[in-house]
Amino acid sequence: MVYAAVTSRTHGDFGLPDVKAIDEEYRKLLTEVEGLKAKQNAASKEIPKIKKEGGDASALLAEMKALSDEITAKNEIAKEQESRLKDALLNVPNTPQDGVPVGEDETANLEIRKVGEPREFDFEFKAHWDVGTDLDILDFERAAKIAGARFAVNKGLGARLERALVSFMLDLHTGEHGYTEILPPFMVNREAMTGTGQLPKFEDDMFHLPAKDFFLVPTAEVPLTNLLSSEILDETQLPVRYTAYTPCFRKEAGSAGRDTRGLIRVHQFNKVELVKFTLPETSNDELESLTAAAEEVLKRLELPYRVVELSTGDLGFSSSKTYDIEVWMPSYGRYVEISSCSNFLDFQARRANIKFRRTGGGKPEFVHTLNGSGLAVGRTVAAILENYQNADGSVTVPQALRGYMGTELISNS
RNA sequence: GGAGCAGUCGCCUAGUCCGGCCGAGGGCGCGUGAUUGGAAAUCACGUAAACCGCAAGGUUUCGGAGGUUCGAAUCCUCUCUGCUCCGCCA
Repeated sequence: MVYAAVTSRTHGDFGLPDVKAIDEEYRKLLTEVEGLKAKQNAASKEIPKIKKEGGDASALLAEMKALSDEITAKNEIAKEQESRLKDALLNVPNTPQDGVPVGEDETANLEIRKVGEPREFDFEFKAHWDVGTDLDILDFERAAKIAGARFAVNKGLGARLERALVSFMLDLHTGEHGYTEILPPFMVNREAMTGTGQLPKFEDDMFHLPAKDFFLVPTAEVPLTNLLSSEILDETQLPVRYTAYTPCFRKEAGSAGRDTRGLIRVHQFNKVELVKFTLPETSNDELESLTAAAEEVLKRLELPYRVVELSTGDLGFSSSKTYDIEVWMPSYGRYVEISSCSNFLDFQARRANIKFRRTGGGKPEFVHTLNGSGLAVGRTVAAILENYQNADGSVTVPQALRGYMGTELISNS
């Protein structure tokens, strides 16, 4: 059943039967090699004894030389098998939880709730790229000059709006939702990328820096989650909540022709991320509160949005359950993703080796990890420019941001 | 970027020159017990993780990866990280 659910996803055939065969073969080899090593270890204890008693160990030494060669040969085969197993395993996606809507793609997603009403305009509204360009707070042409397509330059109150949103979001999550603010590196190594599931499958989606074999972070999820890799936490520490602002860098390789204008799909955008490490038994509740924390940003900005649960076909590679928060975007005439909140169960914890020990003691167990955007800042700017635009081309600053912006209105005058 | 030094069991550290008695000693911390009216102090014992196995047990790990050897914490090579000095630099 589970297998059927997994294979119904768009990730297609990842060869689970193969994995099983490789695994069995590997275990067989491992047992064999370990038996030989046990023999070798025993003999290694005999040799010094014989020598000490003045005996002749040469016969045993010769025997051990042969054994050593055999071990080397068999071990090599076992290692090859192990790396084949690991490669195969790294390409197996997470399993959707029971209750996740089953379907081929986003058309099977389930609307969970809708908050606020899309605004009715009594004038001809503009798309955010026009609002921003006309106010001289966004500049896509000059961005293209210095970088290329799919980049934006923010200017004046446009730059300040981006900064205001970052501060507003971080203040909300640290002050009211109990998250600890982190400012991580914006480049990470291969290991970190593998820990959260971006590698090995999605290397082509990311910017790579060959000089040091680093990757520009596609999301703060990567540095934040891997912050605790290979650690064993105390149960009392859980849940750990981290939030961070980072720019995010994405190649958008497969999206040629889509969302070509504006701030919706760019190579570099700012995002405030929420990450949680939780007990296995509470992770789904924690997903609800994490999603609520992200929604709170939109509520305070008074932007209309809805929450949808992704179907099995739309679910990301590493996730077991995901809520997307979508904000109303007048120029698109529909809701557009502004946050994605996922429960990864122990999928990332296994890859990144993040464990906890229960207070009573016992063996370390894997934590559950979750994350969500809280929120994508560029898209929030787009939503504000569109939803808060006035007939004269100015933009009213949302109440919640006025302290950060130092003004109530963005206008040309 | 150049030169030098260093990375050991939660933390600090012994061991590395002279390979086997070291999966590894000591201290701190922590746990259990003794002592105590209770505590402190003291004493005793215990105190890493992963994998294979029903179990008994076995295997692996002394930053990481290779190599030499019957055998590597210890010798060799590469690499990563930290510190000091020099160069450069916000």
